[in-house]
Amino acid sequence: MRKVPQQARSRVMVERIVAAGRTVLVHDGYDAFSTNRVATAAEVSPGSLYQYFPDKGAILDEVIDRWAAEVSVRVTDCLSAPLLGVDGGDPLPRVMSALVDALEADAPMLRVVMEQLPAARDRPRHLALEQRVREIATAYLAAIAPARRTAMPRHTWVLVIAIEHVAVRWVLDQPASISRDDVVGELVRLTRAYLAELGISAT
Amino acid sequence: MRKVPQQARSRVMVERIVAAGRTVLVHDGYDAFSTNRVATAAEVSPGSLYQYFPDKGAILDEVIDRWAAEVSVRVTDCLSAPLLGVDGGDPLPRVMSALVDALEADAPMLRVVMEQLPAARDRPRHLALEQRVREIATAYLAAIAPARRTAMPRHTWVLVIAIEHVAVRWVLDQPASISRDDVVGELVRLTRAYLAELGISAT
Amino acid sequence: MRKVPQQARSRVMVERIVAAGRTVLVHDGYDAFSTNRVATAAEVSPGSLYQYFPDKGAILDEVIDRWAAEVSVRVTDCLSAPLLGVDGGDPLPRVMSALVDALEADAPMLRVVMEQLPAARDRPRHLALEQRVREIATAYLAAIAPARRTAMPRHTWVLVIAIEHVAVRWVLDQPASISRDDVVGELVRLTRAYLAELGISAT
Amino acid sequence: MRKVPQQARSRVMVERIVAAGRTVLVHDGYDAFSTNRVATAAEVSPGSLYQYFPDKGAILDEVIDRWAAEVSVRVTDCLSAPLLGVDGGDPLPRVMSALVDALEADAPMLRVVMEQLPAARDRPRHLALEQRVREIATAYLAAIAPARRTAMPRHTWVLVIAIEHVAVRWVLDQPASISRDDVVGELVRLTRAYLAELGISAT
DNA sequence: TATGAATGAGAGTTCATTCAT
DNA sequence: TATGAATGAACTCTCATTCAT
Repeated sequence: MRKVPQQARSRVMVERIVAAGRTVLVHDGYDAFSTNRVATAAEVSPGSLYQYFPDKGAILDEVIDRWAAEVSVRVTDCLSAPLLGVDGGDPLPRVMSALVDALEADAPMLRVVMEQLPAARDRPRHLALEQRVREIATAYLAAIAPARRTAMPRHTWVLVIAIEHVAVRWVLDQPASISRDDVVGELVRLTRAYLAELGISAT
Repeated sequence: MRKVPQQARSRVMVERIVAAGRTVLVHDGYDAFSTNRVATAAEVSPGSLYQYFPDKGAILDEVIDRWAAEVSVRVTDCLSAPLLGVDGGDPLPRVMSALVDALEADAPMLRVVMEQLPAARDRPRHLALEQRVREIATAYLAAIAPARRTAMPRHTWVLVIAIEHVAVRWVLDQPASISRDDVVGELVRLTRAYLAELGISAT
Repeated sequence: MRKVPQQARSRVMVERIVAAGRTVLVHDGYDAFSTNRVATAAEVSPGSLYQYFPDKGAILDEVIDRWAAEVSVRVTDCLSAPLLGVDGGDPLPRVMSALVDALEADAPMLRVVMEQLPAARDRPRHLALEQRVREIATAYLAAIAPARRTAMPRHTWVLVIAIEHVAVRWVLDQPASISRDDVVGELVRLTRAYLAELGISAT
Repeated sequence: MRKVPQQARSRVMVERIVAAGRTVLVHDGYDAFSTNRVATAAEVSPGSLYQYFPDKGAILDEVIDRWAAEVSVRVTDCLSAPLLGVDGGDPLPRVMSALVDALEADAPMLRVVMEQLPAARDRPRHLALEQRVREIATAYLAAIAPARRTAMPRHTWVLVIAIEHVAVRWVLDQPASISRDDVVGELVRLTRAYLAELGISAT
């Protein structure tokens, strides 16, 4: 009984710290992500940070973990539903559009993570997300083209990386000559073309 | 650079500093790239750094500039020669193999730049290189498929990013299930498939 | 000051820093007034200085401000009381004696401020003190010689500067041929003579 | 015969350095008076400075020495001539006007010396000049008031300091309410009044 | 002699972390 | 538990001076 309020208070503190960390990260940038700044933003004393996190990196990790989890949910959702044939028609455009949506949903955070953080910080999460995406893709492809199972790991690895980076870079760079529809179309085209070369008809 | 080296020993100094900077960057990482560490590694006094560089960032820039120039030369070389039909046969596999070579030539440096540096630091150089590659690709495609000129910017943008990231990631991650030949094959396949979808026969 | 000290030990810290600053300034001189030296003298870490002061200059300012405030109080006190006729007799000798007292009270500090600090550092404080003295003098003179009010600003400006510098220089140089009584006598004489020329009888 | 050109060259170098030092001091201020800056301004290498001066302070000393010598000449000239009765009429106004002239002749340098240099740097020169002025004043007063010889040192000390500082401060502060004629008038008044109190009629 | 590259001690300052309260 | 004052190592950078050329 005594533990419940303590845990509740703890959760509140952790939430405040993480929320403040995200704010600092997005608004002030990675270089400004100092313990003092986060503590101030969280209206908490610097010492309190260390009640809940072993060091500065752990706060940053938590902030990014949560964002990555959000992105992960959005991305895998957007993949799973259409691929499972929930709706009729060609699922690929819907998948790609949803992917772009997923990345655009918190573009400022995406920008900080991709442009300011050393990529190594984000590596495990990044690889884990790619792995999950690959698994989904593999399952889908196995379903529509059971025969071509053998070389799948290699193909999904290539395809996932290609699609991912094109989508991310479009969100971040917003190239003037490429509209949202354009990039979705290109992602579809790239995927369909690659799969076709593999002897898989993606529709 | 602050001073244009006039004496022979000045050039020696600059070389020592830049070489030491590269060493520190590769062996100790971006976070350890401090002026004192670079000076120590160069067996030079901290003050000497500032004879030739206005600040720490300028040393780092020089180190990366040189590496980027090397990569740029290797990449554009590997693109230009084969595409110009210097040798017979299908140029695409040779191009992709050369691209992987270019990136592997100094993999440790590639790793530091891609994994430890905030991408923003490297952005101008990165975009410039992509731009050069796109120009070469555009020229080539315009030659073999004059009819499809209109949407080329969009297509080269997509293709260059996709190829680039797949190649870089393969060099850095060395996925167990994908051999060097595999990845070259996949790069060729991806390119050929995409171009085919555009109605361009790349052979 | 960066923080308003909230805890008792904060005030203790600030006092230690300021006291150490004063000690360093007086014993080691202005050139030796470095943050490290002050921190060492205060038996405090360098970082602690920056809890309470934005930079080195602010510590120095605080040290001098306090001394200037002390001097200011002593000087204006010594002027106000006698001039208001609290005691009988001629106030001028008492004023001048008190002025010399005020300056001698912390002669080593006076020496550092006058001889080692760039005067520009101290200018605002200096001018402010002179202004206060002039106001008191003006009030007094207006009382004893209401008719001569017009040119007073000019006359008090001259007189205050003359008296001030003669007194300061006597304290600092301690000329062998001029005793304390001598200089007090001369200050009185100079004042009385000047006022007499203006048609004001100062007794 | 070999020494002459060397000495000539040396003189040229010294002149360049000192001139550059003065320029730097006046235009960039005391804080910017660094050996590198002076060397650059003199179009001479930093190392060459040390052929002619033992250290930075010696250059500064030379710069100030020369200015002090100029001031000294102007001041003692302006005192000697009129006091010796070269012209008729009251010499005091002419003396004081000439004194203000002497100080205004290079006001920017006066400002740097008085406001930016630690007074201790200038002390010996300052005291020497005052001494010379006192000697002239003493001689003059001895001439016109032979009887009052005894206490003269004390009186000239007071008077010289008072006059000097009022004049200097007027030149530097240019108080709005006091014109040049005003300050000359006040200097005359102060002197005449003080001497009168001593029983000396200064006309 | 004159150069200017090289030096290196030391400057002011920051900030992740600790710990007494 | 929560605080926030205190820490101190490490940072970037300067500049009077030296010395090889």
